[in-house]
Amino acid sequence: MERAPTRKRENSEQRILDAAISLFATRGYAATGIRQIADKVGLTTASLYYYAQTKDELLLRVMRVGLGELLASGEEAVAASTDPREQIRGLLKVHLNFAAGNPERARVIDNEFQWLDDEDRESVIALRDAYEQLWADAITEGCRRGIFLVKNVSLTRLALLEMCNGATHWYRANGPMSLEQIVLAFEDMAFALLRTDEPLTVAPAPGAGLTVETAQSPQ
Amino acid sequence: MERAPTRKRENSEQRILDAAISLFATRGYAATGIRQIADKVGLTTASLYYYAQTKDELLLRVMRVGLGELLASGEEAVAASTDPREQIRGLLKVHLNFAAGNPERARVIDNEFQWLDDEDRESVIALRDAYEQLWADAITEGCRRGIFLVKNVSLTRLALLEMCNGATHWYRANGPMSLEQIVLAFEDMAFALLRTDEPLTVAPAPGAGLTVETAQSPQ
DNA sequence: CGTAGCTTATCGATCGATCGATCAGTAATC
DNA sequence: GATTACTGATCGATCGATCGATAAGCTACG
Repeated sequence: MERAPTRKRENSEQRILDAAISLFATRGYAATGIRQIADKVGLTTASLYYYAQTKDELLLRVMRVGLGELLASGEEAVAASTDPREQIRGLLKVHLNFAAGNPERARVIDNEFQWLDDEDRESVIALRDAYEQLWADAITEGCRRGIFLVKNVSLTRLALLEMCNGATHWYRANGPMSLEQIVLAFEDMAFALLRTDEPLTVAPAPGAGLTVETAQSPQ
Repeated sequence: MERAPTRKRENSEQRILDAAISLFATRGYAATGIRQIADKVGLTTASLYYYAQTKDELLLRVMRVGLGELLASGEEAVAASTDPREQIRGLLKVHLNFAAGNPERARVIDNEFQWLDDEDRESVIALRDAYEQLWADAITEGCRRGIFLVKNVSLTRLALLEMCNGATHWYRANGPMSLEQIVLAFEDMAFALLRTDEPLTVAPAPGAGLTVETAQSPQ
């Protein structure tokens, strides 16, 4: 009766979190069973409870760590320059590296926070809001200086973030474009979105006045 | 022993589908139990199986009907004009009306097709691909005519679609902007994305060559 | 008109499988 | 011998699905 060798077989804690990320990303939190996680790591379900007290503690840890890294990188990026253009460039790079560097984790963070209990969800959403505020501030400051010209800061921020998040769905490391090329392409698209001072092509947009911080956050 | 009045009480079939849409959208297909659907409609689980043979048949019907409507509206929109600009305007309006008009259904269609079996998923994805091809064709034709100037058609199409899909997350019917205003704002953003013939603001984008149909489809 | 016989729409009860979680026990290491 | 890392067995709850039964409406016939 061989049992798995105990003690320092490997770092079970990280392997459990990685397995959880992969399964949560492909099947969703609710549809992922603790038995699947245990099987993937090579443990029993009982052993999982040595590392985490509940299933949703696994989800919480994934989100806290991931969003913490994203927020820290974002703050570092905006601190690197006072030029809103450079800040947006930095944020784009940070976001795309985050989304494409570990798409599964990014997808879990994007889609699964509804399963956290109220208290945990609030703290996670606070992290996300703080990160999104970095974008809003950069866009707003660019507008104030006349560098960017957007009709609606919130709508533009949402469009930019949603655009980048799409990368978590279609990006493949062995795809036809390198991550560097994708970042450059997104820079072009982002700055096209932010510079609306060119002559309008069509429709002078009569009713759409300039509103700031209008659209609600998801969930 | 009162039982619910039978026959023509109301259209149970549609009420079941509506309940399924709402629950699938907020909790996800996998996490939605047939008992929840039955409770919402005011029936028993047994009665559900009078209308659908399996749980995933409900999902399939929601997707087939929804994507069928979207594709039909899209084809109608592109047929209305030969001008790529007008086609894009029409597609934007169709897509945003679809996304904002019934956000729950749009979210189900966007996110839950992984739960269909292989055969059904293929047929549903074929519908979605046909719809996305309408966008790709309009963008490509606009580029051919020199009206649009984009570096990468696929990337631009993905960015535009992802941007619009974001509306399913933050749009509220009683929000600060009317749907018409949002459509106009998205037109501005979309045409800004498509017209890259203005002088580049920063970074001449050295490595990013012009590639067509590169990025893979999701899933 | 009346009613027999079929169809439609629903029920209560229940199936085996799987869910997240618990607990007492144990081998290996310190 | 204390601590760490893990197991096998098992709990009650819930899952999707199936069963036979049945009340209510419909149709055809006498």
